[in-house]
Amino acid sequence: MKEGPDIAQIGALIGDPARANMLAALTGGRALTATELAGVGGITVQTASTHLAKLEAGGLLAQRKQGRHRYFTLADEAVARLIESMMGFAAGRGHLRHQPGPKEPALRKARICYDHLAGDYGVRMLDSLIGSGSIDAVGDGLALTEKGENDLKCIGIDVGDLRSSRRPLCRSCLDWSERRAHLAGSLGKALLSSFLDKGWARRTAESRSILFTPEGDRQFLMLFPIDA
Amino acid sequence: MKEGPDIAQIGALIGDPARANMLAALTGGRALTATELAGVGGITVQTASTHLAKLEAGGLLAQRKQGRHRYFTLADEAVARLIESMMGFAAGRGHLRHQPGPKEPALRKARICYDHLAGDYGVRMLDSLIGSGSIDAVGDGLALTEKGENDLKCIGIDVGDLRSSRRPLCRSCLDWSERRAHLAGSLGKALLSSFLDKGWARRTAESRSILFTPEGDRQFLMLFPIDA
DNA sequence: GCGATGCTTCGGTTACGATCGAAGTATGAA
DNA sequence: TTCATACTTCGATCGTAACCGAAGCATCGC
Repeated sequence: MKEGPDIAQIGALIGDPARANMLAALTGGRALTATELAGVGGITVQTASTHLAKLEAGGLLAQRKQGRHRYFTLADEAVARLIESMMGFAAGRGHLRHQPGPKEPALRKARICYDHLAGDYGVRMLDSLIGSGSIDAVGDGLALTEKGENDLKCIGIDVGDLRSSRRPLCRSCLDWSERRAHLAGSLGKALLSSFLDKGWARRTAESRSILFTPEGDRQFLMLFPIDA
Repeated sequence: MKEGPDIAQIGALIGDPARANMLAALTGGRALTATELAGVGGITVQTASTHLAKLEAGGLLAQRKQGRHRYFTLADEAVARLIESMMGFAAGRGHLRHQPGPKEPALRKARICYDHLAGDYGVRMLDSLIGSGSIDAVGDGLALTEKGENDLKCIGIDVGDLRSSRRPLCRSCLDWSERRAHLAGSLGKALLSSFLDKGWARRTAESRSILFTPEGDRQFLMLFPIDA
């Protein structure tokens, strides 16, 4: 009774805790070396090496050699979406590994999800964009309006450039901490990039969390208000 | 570096071939007994029993006792979506278990996906609904139009009833065989139900495929034309 | 050239989980 | 009551894969 694609293979790949941790870390979008990934997996480099080879053979990871380093990333956005959707699912089931460490609050406030903003701030941004009529939410999909295109131009984002890529402009991505949608797609990426470029926020070295400066925080909240 | 929900646990649950086969079979929407599931998993009932217990403990399955039988179903639609999305992902990676058995063509033509129509016919139906202006595709989301609501009433589907449920009306679901979207959500369910009620098609006993009668086939193709 | 660093491969150990036979429990049928 | 069916639990076996120490490559800096 074997029908359809082989789900067990990728399930097994994700099913190992060390590998799952590595994949989750790579959802941060940043390319990591084998040694760094061994750290997040809590294992030695030898073991990590075999895990990484398996993940690559399974099509989940891509690597690029640079000098004596090997940088690993998720193979493409589809992998990131799969991981995030599994996180969303797991969070809904209460399969949490409650580890209320100090980083948790920062993660919930703002973090990177592959290449766009997630967490409370990510959800707030999308809500605000929808509230102001910049984005239409139809069904479970998102579409940029003309007004939205103009507004974005004012803050230095040229949507025309983004459209030329094959990647969808707007995509909703389920946030595992907030359990609501935030904005992904090339527009989501562009927005986060602009915040970083402007110096409103910066990425942290070891975590997926994004730290806003006091000034950046102010600007962000002003730019994306929520009607109470 | 443990952050976020525990993805490894559900990955491991899906990662066993026997369990994956059972889950895939249950994506057919039909409740199956432990013995039947042992069959699809290719294992004895004892082994199946422990697998099923694990899946239930993990929140993926629900069971209901009926006499001396135990009927298992997926816990809810979220599980079905997770499985289907993993299938779509796996299909995209070429992780196919090529088993070109006789049932394959029937499965590709029309099959059930949790509770709605998938396969070539499922994709065709959505394409046709979009083409005729009954459904708006915005971004990656779907929305029923007024015209669509009227058209559906003509074939005996009252959208008002469907709206009352908390479940989304339209949802797009990636089809692993066609690699394109088909219609899920309560509307997708209602449409398939109506085909079955009308006697246009029937479900098969052992497989997920849906068999159209010659007359049903004619009616279906007429109702959902494709502009070439 | 040399040593240091980053990573992979090899070999051997270990532990976990998938598996099934056999026995035990529950429900239904006769 | 007795037997049959559907399923679970127990116990034991077995295979696989995760793991790490040690050794082997490759690349960099000097």
